[in-house]
Amino acid sequence: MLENIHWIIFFLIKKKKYKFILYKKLDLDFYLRDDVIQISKELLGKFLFSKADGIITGGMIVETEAYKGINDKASHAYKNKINNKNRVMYRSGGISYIYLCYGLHYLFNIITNKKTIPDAILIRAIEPTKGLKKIIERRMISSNKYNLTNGPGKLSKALNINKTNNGKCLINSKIWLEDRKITINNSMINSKKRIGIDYAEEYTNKKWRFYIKNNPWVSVK
DNA sequence: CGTACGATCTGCT
DNA sequence: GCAGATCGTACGA
Repeated sequence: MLENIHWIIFFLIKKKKYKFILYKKLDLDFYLRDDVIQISKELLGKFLFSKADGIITGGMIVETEAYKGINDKASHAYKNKINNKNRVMYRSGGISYIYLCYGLHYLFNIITNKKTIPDAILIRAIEPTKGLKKIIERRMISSNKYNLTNGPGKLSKALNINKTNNGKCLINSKIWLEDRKITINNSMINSKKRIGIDYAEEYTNKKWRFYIKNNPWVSVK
């Protein structure tokens, strides 16, 4: 077990007792599977981190959206379209896909499935747990803490995610995911239509947006 | 080359 | 509830 370099060991001192906790970085097998809907649900409760400016920021994923293959009219890869922007979608799973939206916001996606199959998962909201001070500084707001990372553009700004991270491996780069043994079962998940894709015809109403019920950090209830 | 528009967010009415 | 911000890409003349 210890030969697995993805195990990170933390000791916490609390009430004069040592707690021993294992955090496991998500490995390639997690991302390479052929079911982007299932993976989108499993990402709820996982942790997303980025290291920028020498500081780690991140938190628990509470909302995701699945974009499935070449038939999904909401996907950038619809009709097998390929261009400089969406090219990384066709690469092997376990990498980031980050693009500029509305000329202003970087949106962070996780590519899944095998090479040539463009499945992607948009991370729409996290509950921040790490680097909160830095997150507040980057977001420049102090009013409502629930506005810090409750939207795909907001969380990218909070975690300093931008196009320099596009196409990077999620195993050994400056953005990664961890399993911290929080279980989100199906009864705790809401499935709703995706946001901002009213042009997608019969795919508009697919319930491919997933979020943790009653979590205040979700972007749209 | 010009124009349209988007997987969004913010501030103002 | 709505307009404005802002820029890379697509598409048509």
